[in-house]
Amino acid sequence: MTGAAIKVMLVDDHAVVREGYRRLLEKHKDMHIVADAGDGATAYRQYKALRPDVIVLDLTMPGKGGIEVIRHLRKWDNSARVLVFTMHDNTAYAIQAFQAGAMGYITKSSQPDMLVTAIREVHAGSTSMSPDISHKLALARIAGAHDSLEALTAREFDIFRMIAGAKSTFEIATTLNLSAKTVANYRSLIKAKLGVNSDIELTHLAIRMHIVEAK
Amino acid sequence: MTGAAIKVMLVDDHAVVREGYRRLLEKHKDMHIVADAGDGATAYRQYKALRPDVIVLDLTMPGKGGIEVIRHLRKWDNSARVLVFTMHDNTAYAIQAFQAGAMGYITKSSQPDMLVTAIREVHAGSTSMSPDISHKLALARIAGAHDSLEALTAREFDIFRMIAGAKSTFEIATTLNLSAKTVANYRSLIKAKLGVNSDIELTHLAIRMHIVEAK
DNA sequence: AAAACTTCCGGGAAAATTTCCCGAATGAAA
DNA sequence: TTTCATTCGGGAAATTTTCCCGGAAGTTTT
Repeated sequence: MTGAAIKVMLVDDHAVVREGYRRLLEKHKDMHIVADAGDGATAYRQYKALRPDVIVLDLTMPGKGGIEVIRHLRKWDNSARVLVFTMHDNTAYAIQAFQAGAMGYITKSSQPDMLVTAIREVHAGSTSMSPDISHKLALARIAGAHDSLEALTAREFDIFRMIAGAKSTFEIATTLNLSAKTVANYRSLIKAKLGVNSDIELTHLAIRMHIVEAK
Repeated sequence: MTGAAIKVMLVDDHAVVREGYRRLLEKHKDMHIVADAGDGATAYRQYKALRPDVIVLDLTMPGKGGIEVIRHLRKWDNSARVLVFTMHDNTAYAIQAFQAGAMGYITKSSQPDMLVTAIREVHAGSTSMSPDISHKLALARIAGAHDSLEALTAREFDIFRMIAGAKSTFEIATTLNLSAKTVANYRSLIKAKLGVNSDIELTHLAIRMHIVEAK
């Protein structure tokens, strides 16, 4: 084993959760938490300044979606190694995350050791995935589901989530720094790609796929 | 301060998260984690055997809901002190939790210290609540949100169900032998009465209330 | 290096829908 | 009988949706 510890950055919008992981990971002397962040903007700054080896990232974030954060980070530095660590155990998120450039996808339901292992794997350059996710992905591929979802770009997927989360066109435009017109155009495009013909059908679809929850 | 530490039990379906909280709480010498559980059945057994002073409980659990777990525990022992600690920051969950017998409701977005404080408060016998939740609850009370469903007439309720079931205005008009204009008017009226401002919010509401199911 | 794609962003403008106004018909309640 | 809630729909303005377009920027292909 080499001398240098793996530099890890934690990104999760819950401070309590970050604190928990920090304490969990600190037990292992081959990794060192050099930064944490509760939102995408802070994550960008920290990454730029500290260049961690691995970014452990939760997908549910205030403001922009986690997928967008991955894409943004990877556009910046395509050698950035992002490990998604989230509660969402559905394939839709996993597909989007990998397409955005993630190197790993571990659910929070996993054993604690699995996170540690995954961090080492991602740092070493290999991809890592929870068994439950890889299993579901295999099944989904056989069943041919999610084809329509794969047709969505990262941007479209994020906006899709916000729409299904009952955000208004104007709210989405504001949080993404876009024109309301652009968001309105995306709305129509997304509905067309998903093959639904109303906001309500779109909402049902999103809830059924566990992309949002009814609330 | 008395000599005996507060005996805490953690119930959360994510092992990683439990581990994190354990490490976070172990810093405070006035509390001691005597048990943890990942599901309701285990929680019952542990509670019976160890009689912790405070149960820290996440609401999202495999099997069936955390609310049911609270009810079950309190039926067993109505002096059980349950502190809900969850990511859900909406009032519906909070109301349900308190009605089921919870003594506290803290969101995971809170500062880590708030969890520690809340455990002490609940142990002392007082109730505890996140500021964001109490604020929202106050607003909901002012708005009288819960009476809104009862304010719908039978006709309105029927149309409400069809809307949430993704029927188009024209379809509803046809099946009810009404003018499309009338249905359109009802649409606006129903949304106003329910206090939502989009079809999507309406759909979420209907699904949450089990008036329709996501399909 | 040039050409061909893809993605992202938004303007224009017609089409469709939403919203708020109104009043009439019906039936039940006071 | 008078009042009130409910059902039904027209008028018309405001808003949103939809489909069209093209430019910018980055990628891939040739």
